Amino acid sequence: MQRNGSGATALDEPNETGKRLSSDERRRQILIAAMAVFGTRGYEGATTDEVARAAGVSQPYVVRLFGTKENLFLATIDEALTRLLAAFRAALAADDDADRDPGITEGKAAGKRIGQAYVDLIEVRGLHQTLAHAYLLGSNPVIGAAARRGFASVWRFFREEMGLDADEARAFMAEGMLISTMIGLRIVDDYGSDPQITELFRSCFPTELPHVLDVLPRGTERW
Amino acid sequence: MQRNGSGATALDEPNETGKRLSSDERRRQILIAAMAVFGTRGYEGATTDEVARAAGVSQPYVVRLFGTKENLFLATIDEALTRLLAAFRAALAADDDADRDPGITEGKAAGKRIGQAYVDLIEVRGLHQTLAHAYLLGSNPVIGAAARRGFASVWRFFREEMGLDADEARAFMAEGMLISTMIGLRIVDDYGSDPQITELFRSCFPTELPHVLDVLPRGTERW
DNA sequence: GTCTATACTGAGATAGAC
DNA sequence: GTCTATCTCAGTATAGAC
Repeated sequence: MQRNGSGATALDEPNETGKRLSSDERRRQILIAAMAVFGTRGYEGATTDEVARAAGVSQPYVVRLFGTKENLFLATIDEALTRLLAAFRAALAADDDADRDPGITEGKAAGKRIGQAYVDLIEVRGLHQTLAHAYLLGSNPVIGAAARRGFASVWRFFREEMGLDADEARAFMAEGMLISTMIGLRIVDDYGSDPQITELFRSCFPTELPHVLDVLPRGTERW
Repeated sequence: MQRNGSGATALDEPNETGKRLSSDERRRQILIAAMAVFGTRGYEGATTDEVARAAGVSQPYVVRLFGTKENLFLATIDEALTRLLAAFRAALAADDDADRDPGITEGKAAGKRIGQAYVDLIEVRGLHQTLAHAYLLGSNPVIGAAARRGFASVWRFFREEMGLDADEARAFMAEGMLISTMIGLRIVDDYGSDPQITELFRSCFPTELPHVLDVLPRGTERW
């Protein structure tokens, strides 16, 4: 996963120069901002104004570009899923068996790479939490339907592209849901304060712990 | 888990008779209603008015009893966690080894009972989803702190009361998060429509599938 | 213990200029 | 492509009666 990918520019450098961009470029920036805001506050809790300010544009312009807040959220889910599956596919394809532990099958190694890719997506602020929020809105007629389609597409990746059986796929999804929960919970805030929490935390992020500790949003940070 | 427990009266029989109750009784009714509403819409999406109507009282009275919406949500999380841990403890204690498969250890059997208790809590409408929503609000200073405490208390149950090691506990929590996600997603709505989804669904609810299919909220139902 | 009436605010959406 | 000004409504909270 690219650690300094171009994805995060919108939040790092808000548009304070009043530069005119192509509307596609703007859309992309706004979607980055939207992932962060929706991820933190949820669909209803987030405001289009917060998204707009995070992206460095005016609130009415966000509405203008996406029509409604609901539409913006749908586009945001889509963006998150597209990135998620792209990261998974890249990790699946990256069969760098040169430096592979000889005792490990390629299947196992791919599993590790994909798990790592999932965790690395923490760096796209709000991606995991936005999806988690969407998954909880199943009773919303339009968002719920989109969320179910998205969830199913991840399942299909594990079953068809990665070739896992149903039980393995379920275990993967379960670990993923737990990781998303721990990110949304910001349990990192209590890391070190209580041996139990520390243990819980470490048990969920077995790989690359220092890196994870470094990039996880925490505390009163907005995202 | 009791299938017709006293817990669900508030929603089944709203207070249309104008009866005066003890404020404790009312609080309990309102909390039941609140789990359902918060579970469906989330903290921000839910309105105190919706909760009030579900409980059969007026909106200002809900605010009167709980002070603020935030307070109501905190009380609702607490109610949900109390019920969750009570159900777990009951399942752990119910060592009915009379009809136990002789090839299964008591540890395994307890695990099955507790897993089943978790799934059975679907019948307390919104319980799982309310907790899941709370877990996603980690960046909220007051709700986030409460959510982390609650999550940690479940972890402690698995580790200390149930005696699992960290890896087993993590696996349990992960399965739980997946189940909560599937409930919130209302993936049951697509059950039968697509073999992939059906498989995903069955793989997550291996036990008592017909019962689960029966009690899961679905579609445009409010909760 | 519980209601009705209402004040107040926040936020999505629209109009229209540049 | 983007902004400012503004309309409008929904929703929390308060006041005060019964």
